[in-house]
Amino acid sequence: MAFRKLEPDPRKREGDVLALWAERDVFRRSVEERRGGPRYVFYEGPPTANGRPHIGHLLARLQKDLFPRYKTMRGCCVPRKAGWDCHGLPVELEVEKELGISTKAEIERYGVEAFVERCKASVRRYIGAWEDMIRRLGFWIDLEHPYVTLSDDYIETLWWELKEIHRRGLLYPGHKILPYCPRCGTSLSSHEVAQGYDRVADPSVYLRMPLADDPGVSLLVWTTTPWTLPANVALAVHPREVYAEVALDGERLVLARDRVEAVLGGRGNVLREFPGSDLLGKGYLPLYPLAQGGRAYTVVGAEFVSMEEGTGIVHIAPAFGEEDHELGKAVGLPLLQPVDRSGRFTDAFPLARGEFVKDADPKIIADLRDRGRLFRAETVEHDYPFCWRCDTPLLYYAMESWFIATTQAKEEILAEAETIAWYPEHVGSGRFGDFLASMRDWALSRDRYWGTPLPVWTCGRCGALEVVGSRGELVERAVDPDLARTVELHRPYIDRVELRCPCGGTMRRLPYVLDTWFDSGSMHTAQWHYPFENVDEFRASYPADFISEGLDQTRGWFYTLLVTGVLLHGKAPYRNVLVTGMGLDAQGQKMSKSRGNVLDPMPIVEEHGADAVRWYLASESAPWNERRYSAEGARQARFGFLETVRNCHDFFALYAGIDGFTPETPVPEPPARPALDRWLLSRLGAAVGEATAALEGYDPFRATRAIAAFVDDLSNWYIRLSRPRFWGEGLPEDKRAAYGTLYEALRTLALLLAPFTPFLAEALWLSLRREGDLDSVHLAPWPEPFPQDRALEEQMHRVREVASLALGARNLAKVKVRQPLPSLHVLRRPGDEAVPEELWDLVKAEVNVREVVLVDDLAPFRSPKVSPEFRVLGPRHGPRAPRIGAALARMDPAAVAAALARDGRVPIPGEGVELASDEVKVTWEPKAGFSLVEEREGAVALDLRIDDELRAEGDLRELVHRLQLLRKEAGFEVTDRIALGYAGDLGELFHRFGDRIRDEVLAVELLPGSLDGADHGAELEVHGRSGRVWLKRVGR
RNA sequence: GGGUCUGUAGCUCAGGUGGUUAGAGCGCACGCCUGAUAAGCGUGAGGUCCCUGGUUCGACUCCAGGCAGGCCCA
Repeated sequence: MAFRKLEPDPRKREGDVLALWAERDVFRRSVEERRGGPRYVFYEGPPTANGRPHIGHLLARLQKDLFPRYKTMRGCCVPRKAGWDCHGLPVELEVEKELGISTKAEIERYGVEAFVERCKASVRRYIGAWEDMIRRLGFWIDLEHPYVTLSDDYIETLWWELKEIHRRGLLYPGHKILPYCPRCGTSLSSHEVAQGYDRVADPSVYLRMPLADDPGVSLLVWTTTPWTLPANVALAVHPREVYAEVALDGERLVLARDRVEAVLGGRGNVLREFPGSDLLGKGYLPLYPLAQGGRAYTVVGAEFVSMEEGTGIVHIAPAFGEEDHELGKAVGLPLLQPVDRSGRFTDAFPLARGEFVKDADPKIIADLRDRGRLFRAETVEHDYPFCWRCDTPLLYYAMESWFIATTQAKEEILAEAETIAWYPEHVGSGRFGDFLASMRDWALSRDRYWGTPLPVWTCGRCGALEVVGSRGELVERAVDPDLARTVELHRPYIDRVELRCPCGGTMRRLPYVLDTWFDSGSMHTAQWHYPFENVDEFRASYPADFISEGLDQTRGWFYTLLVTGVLLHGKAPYRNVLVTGMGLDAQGQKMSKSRGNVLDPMPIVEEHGADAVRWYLASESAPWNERRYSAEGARQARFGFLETVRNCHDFFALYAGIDGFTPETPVPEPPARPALDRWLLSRLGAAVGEATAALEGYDPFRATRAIAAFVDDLSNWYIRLSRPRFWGEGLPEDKRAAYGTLYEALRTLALLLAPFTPFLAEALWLSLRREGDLDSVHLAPWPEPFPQDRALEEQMHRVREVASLALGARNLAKVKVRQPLPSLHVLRRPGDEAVPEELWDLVKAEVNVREVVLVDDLAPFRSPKVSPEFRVLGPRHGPRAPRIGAALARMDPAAVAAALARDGRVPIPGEGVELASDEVKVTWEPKAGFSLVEEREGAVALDLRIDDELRAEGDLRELVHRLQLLRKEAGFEVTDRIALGYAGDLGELFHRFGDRIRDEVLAVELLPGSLDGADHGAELEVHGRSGRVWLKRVGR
């Protein structure tokens, strides 16, 4: 097994790994080979198959891959069943767009059967796109055996669930005010409405409602939905609040006392005040007298009337508001419905017949103005719900719908919700908790075509209801059992199945389909076709240990999963939820298909590789933070991190290949290795420990930080300083220690990276694995944490800082590192004595000095300069300041500085004053021949005095450097042996340092004069000596 | 209007039980190094830590109020 350099092109490298995974069946084995281990249950939140994946989907998808991979390496068995959410309005909408139609009438005309078939085709197409993305990014999930919500088996389980819920008395038909999309022609559930609020400008109008028995007095009413005014049948006041009659510009207006200031802005005179109850029962002149009799057009009392907005007098339209509807039922108001199912006014309201209600607002306002009923009209900005899929403004409508009585199980659901661990925690306690607290019954039915059919049949004769819980029951009760046995459980096919009623009548199915969130929310059970099949599988996989989706699923899947889980199985269906932040575009706008600002990840993956995208997503920020996406992030992950890892490996592979090092080569035990090696192992131990702890706490970002810090240490310190250890011949003990350390570091790094960048990790593993190791890193066990040597890490930290200061000192003095210098003086710090000589030796090599000396005083290397601080001196000493300054300048600066340091002041001879430290500015300058750096991190003085010997050494290094460059220019391998010819003044250096030059540049011959058949040659100039050299490859 | 999260360098983001001079990466400038080489290192410039008020010896951090953005609710 030879180490070999990794494929540098990420696309090719990852392609090879994908092929290898397929060939060796690695994913399946990673599950099957863990069958004996503890089960770690993961649930896939099914993507809706109505659009292509975008980069915002990747963040949650990454978590859903990363944690199962990690847990697998920890020894758990983690089956991962893929799933696809196939039903619902989103899919219908896609097909409508394809067909260029937009109403239910058009669908009926096109034919429901053909329409449904197109829905299936659309779903298949998008599933294909998702599968491609999932495979390419190395997201391991069983795509061969997914749960598919459109399958008859899946539907059958949903029917069983509904029957169970019905048996508990929690499924019921109701007539309620529901948010309704006039374009889609169906009501929506509260979690669907929650998806679609948007800020809009709506009219805000105040209207006069003259009293029937005293038309000189008008009740003042406020609304933001003028289109609901034709359906007005009453006004509501709060019986216990105080109302006021106000005279204004010759008219008399009634409104709540607390609203007078806000509405009239201080104009008008309050004539009298009275309780709201005084108004009850009074009649008023309707705006549009469409209703007759009863208590129409009178004032009623209601507790919900608010003193926070409006006028304290509320317009009541029972057809269009939930509270209005309840109130109407309670006090017996007529229900006016002048709007049809498509959101257009009917003949009942001729003024705007056939117009979409929201479009009719201006016409209604104009009409009321003409008739003197309009008091004021303005515009307000507020949030209004829109259909989450087609962006049509929702209307609140009195509708028939089927409900699940979730509120009946509220206590149980809340109690179970307490058992769930949320990451980050606040989502569970705040957002999710709030939503549960305001729970409403689940409006389950939809008036649509493509979905799970509601399994409820009714008898045309006696009106009996039957909830069917399985295909078996269907066959048993069907008029045509053969049809029932084979029929597809979708509309329109299922609608052809009629049942026999005990009364002798025929039962037909109610034409509803289910809220698609019921489909996905039931996957815990329906993915197994439980209870008809796979009973053991179901039991072993409920509840899930881990789910992860975007924050927007709080009211979506997280909610419906919980509700169905608790109702059916009495237990929360998941234990840990990792919530990912929403994806924003580079401008900070939410990425969404409708805004057209989605970023397609695939071109980025093609350019930089899946690992780069994965590492970018994982290492940028905590997963729950929202984030702005850009291709630049993936580029940085690639060149800033992945390429460094590859480089480290390739460095190792290059030299291990040259020396014939293998994993079986004996290496010294770690305690017997140099401090540099022991330091790296300690740092490795830290990385393993931190990454493990972070992943156990569902914080992958922290894990990436620990790993990235380790890679930085590995590349920029360990390998950089260790390079000379690899250059000599053979395999002496120190070299074997270096190989052993570097090998262990890279091998462990491959394991740590496996969940994050599975392709690069695999490529590393394949190069590095030992005889007998598993044939994939993803089958290998996660590294065990091991102890650190914290003292050594601190000492290394100290010497790295010293080296950095010393390089800074070189920089200041403009002396190249190649030029050796005699000494580096380091201002001693506590603990420096304990730093082993070995570490100071690293500093010597890094800084290229002959010795490192600890000193207690910088005095030998610097001298003070003192100058008067006139800004302080002036105000204190007035006209004497210049003379004091001059006197100070004549004094010995060292003495002044010493006095100030000792006493905090210094007497000025002849002036009779003492100057305080703030009156004298002391600056330090290095003495001649030294370069000085003082920072918070420490202080060093670099001795710059170069003697002839050092100078010559510098020249040698310069020459060697040039020769190495020439070797490279000539295209030689690092192991090639060469012959060297030289001419000119340079010859002196060759004569003086012949042996060392031979060793450094692998020259077997050094010959004065030109070289026959040379591969390369050049003019060189080193420190005033010029000449020419020739290089020729003679062997390897 | 309410809840919640976020606001720190040009960009993407860390951070701190309240304590000298607030960090990283990228980008920029200058320099270095190069037997890992389409790499690597150092130095520098760049910050009212969103604003206001409070608590405190001391606030970027805690508290209150506000502003801006995201998500959610009404």
